[in-house]
Amino acid sequence: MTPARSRRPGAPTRTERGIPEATVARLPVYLRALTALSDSGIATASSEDLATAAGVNSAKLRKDLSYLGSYGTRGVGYDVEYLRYQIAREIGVTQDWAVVIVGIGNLGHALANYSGFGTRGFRIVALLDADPKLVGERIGDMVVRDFAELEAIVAADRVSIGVITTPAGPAQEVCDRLVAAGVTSILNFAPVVLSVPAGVDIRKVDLSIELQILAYHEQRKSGEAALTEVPELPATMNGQIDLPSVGGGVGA
Amino acid sequence: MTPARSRRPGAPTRTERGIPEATVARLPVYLRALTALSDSGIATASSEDLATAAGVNSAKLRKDLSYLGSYGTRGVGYDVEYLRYQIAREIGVTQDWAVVIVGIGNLGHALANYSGFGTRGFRIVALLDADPKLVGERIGDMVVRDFAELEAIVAADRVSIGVITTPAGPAQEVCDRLVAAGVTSILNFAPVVLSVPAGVDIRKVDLSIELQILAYHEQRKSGEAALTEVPELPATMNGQIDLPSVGGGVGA
DNA sequence: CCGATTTTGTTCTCACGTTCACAAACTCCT
DNA sequence: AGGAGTTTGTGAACGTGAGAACAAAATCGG
Repeated sequence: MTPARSRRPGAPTRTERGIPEATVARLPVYLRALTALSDSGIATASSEDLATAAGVNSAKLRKDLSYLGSYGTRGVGYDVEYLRYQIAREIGVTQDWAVVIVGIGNLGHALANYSGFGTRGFRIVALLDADPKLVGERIGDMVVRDFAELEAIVAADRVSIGVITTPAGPAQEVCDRLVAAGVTSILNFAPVVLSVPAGVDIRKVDLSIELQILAYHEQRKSGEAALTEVPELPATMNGQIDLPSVGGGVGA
Repeated sequence: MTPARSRRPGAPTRTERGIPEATVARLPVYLRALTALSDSGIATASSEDLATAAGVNSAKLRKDLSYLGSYGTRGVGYDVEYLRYQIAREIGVTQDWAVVIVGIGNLGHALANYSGFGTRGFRIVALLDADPKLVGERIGDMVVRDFAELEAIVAADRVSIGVITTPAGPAQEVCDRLVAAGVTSILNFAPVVLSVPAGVDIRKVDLSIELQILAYHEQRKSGEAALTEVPELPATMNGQIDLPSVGGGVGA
């Protein structure tokens, strides 16, 4: 995900005590599963139990956990509370991370109201928007503040994570301001590819991309019989393409 | 050595005309990049141009496109409109997919208002909620309807995609109802692992997991100097693990 | 028509991720 | 105590994905 980080040809892919990226992405899932088990009063769970709760295969889960260390007891399983704490510590949610949300439209609103903000570990310290009509509005127990205050807020509250919920247009500029202010992790909901300097992590959440991926598979399901398509248009058509009015060619 | 120049019929790793999943996930990004170029009045683009716009490496982009066919002209590049249409057709967004959104809380509201709903290709046909207080509410040009109407709506509008924006609790039940009604693709925003029968596709969007992944990397950045942590607790403590007061209640 | 130039499409190689399968380690029962 | 039964942790095999490099195909200038 982070394109930068110039990697030497011979350098180890897995950094010093580094956990594979695929595993990192699953740790939060395990954490949630453990919390659920804990809430159900279950004190011990086998890798099979945990894997089922997390929706993965048990061998994968064991291998993932083995990167953290050797918690767990052979012949018995994992102590739920103990493992939960270890994973939480490894992820870093035993401490609180300050978060700002920029762009208080529909989605920003929704995230601001998202009580609990996932699990603990994150604290929204400011809601920012450049629109004067929004500034001052109360959302839950917070007030929307002017985007111009960004730098002061980031410095004062040691903000390291920024969430971008603006439209596509201003997203890159917002991103640049966040980075300049000292934010080093960004969660981007705007439908654009943001570019950031090395050392800044970006993750992207994109509704329309998810839907399109579903559409692709959906199309293959329904279109399994009718594979007559692929009209094999002349690949070289002098540049002039006359695009059959999107939706014409394929009969449903 | 020319061992496998021709494809053996015995080892078709990739299904007939199947596109690798990683490539499928990038096609929507390319589609968006092409649309942006098109809107800028650019008629032709090289793989390098496109790759930059999409935020990937050009070799990867060319390989991805090669799975679709041989659009593009050597020495010239790709015709933007033509390629855009081909990708749109491959993804399946040249036709419209009917979508229902279940759970009209903060997030459901936001998605319902998300004008344009990504790119074209998707049509929200209903907003559903089980809460009588919400049923009847107008959102944009739509009205929230009772979840009980699900089956009728799915049948009437040939709905194949369902979006779940309920809390975690009712999500699995909503999911089961969707599947039973005939929905075969689900986009899940609820923080649970849903289980579905084979043939149904699920994609998950999870804010708190994304934040936790960022937190992990953030922790590694700041903790690079202070690596004094990791107390290296005795991994083997006679099976009796006495967990440093994280949550206590083991009995119950 | 021919050679220089550009850019695609594809092959090759390496790294990463997943799954299997099994030895090691622990509990329980006799 | 010892053997049977469980379950973890991990080595090895396999499959997928990424990137470098290059041959093939097109344009352009003379």
